Amino acid sequence: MNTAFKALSDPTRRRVLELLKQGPRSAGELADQFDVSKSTMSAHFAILREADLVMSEKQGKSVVYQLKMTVLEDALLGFARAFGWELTPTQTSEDKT
Amino acid sequence: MNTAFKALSDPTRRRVLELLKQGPRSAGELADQFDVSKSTMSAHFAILREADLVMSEKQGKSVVYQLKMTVLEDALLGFARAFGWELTPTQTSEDKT
DNA sequence: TCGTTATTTAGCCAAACGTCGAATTGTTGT
DNA sequence: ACAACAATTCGACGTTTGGCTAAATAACGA
Repeated sequence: MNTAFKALSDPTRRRVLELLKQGPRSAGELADQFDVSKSTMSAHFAILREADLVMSEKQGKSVVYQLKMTVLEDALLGFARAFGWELTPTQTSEDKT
Repeated sequence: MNTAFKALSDPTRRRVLELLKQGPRSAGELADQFDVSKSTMSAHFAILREADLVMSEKQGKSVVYQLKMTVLEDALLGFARAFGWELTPTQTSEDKT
């Protein structure tokens, strides 16, 4: 859970997760949305992977990333509950994993 | 909001906030709960202050810290909403500020 | 005014972070 | 086999972080 919070402490990585919320994206597609080098982005991906917040799958020449919603939820929830909050879903088209 | 996430990325600081959830505490009282020097703790407090997650008030020789619940809530909520979650209070003795 | 207590500031260090360009690995099409 | 493309790995760099000790500041009580 600490790795998750560390991962969330960077705005770039938070935005990556938000993009991934819409659905799976390749490393390149994601990187195109940011103003840093691909290798920098690759490092960010590694941190997100290490925190188990995303899954990666090689598809042809690309690597496709996918958000692990439940892991993100658990991390947030674990903290929120310590402060007397619950995390309830607002009606939205639900995503997988 | 980024300062808030940065502040939350350290486990010591998260635990400080949890302690503060129970009510106001002096710098010394808080520091006693941790295995690091008082000056190190003072640095953590400064980061929490900078992120506006806590208020500090000099009371005699002590400095009393208090959690700014609404600020914490807003930071968390802002992020959670991007993922289709709402932050709802579970029944608990409510705290101030 | 002194000495004690409480906290912060200053100065330092090692480790971690975010970034880059260059080199490397893996996959596809010719 | 080779060239083109996608992504990661590999140093290198400057900055930030978390930790320390020692010194400075602030408030009290005797």
